[in-house]
Amino acid sequence: MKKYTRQTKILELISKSEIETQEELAEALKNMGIDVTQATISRDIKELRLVKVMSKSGKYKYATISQSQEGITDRLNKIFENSVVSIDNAMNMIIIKTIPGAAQICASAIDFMGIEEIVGTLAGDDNVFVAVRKIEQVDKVLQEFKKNIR
Amino acid sequence: MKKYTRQTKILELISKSEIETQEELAEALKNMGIDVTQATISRDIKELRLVKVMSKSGKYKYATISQSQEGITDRLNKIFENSVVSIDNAMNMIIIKTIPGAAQICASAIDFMGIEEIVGTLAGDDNVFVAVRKIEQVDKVLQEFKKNIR
DNA sequence: CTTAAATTTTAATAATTATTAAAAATATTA
DNA sequence: TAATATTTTTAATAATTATTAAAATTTAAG
Repeated sequence: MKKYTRQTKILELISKSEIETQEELAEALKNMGIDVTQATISRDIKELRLVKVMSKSGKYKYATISQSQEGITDRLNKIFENSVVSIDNAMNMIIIKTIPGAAQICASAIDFMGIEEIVGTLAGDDNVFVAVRKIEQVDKVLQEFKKNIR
Repeated sequence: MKKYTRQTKILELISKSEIETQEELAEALKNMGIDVTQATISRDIKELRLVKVMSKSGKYKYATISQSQEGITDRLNKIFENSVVSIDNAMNMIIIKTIPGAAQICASAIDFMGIEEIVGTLAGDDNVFVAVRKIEQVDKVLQEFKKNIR
């Protein structure tokens, strides 16, 4: 059982149900065939930078910091969706045309998507340049963008 | 010593220095002449919805959820700054004209400012309507906006 | 003001979480 | 592959945090 797999499951679990303690998380993982101690989970939580915070229902629960902050990803995706005019690519670059003045916004939205294959973004007034690590990865990135446009 | 005062001090303390434990917070408060037990602080943290999370320096620290999320506020303020064309007001409404298509973005940015006096925002294509609770509060809100434009 | 109700705090402790040291598992190098 | 180094995990426990029940304080009502 890979650590990475377990941590992915943890993220999945806390997004689906309200987990109050690390023991509870251990139980839930056990039901998925992943058997670890609370100590390991404590370290996972540290690494994943998860937090325990009062939920609306008045109970403690574990969450990612973005979940605890809630809505930001959706909001930024909407920003992206609302400002893109066209998307083109050449070599390892993707060029996004936006409505006037929205390039900065789009670049921020893209950064926030956390797409690994992207080296960096540069925004002018109505153009965003996206540098992709390798040419082969351009399609993958384009797909990620499409996900966020509708 | 009012509970409210203490909780304000707590927020102040955690924003200034890296507080790792509730005991540490109790100490710091003591040095400010506020003498409470860890139990009370535990409840304060619950009420304030503070979180303990790994900081960049590799230590645990207490933070507000927006501090732990960091950077988003700045980013959204920039979005706001980049898209506002003019600001007007009438009665308890504030009307913001934006560059084409940026109204939604602005409204999001405004929501994120967390200005108490605002009842709600409504965004079209290049106009944002902001409803303020009372007419007297309009100036206060305008000031808050100005803070975010430069 | 006095009494009663509600809220807040403390002291004590239960519950939870983080860490230590040793063991196990993985990865690296020759 | 064997030997060594690195990483990860567990078991045990130290450290931290949340809660309980009682006491103190504050607020509200007569």
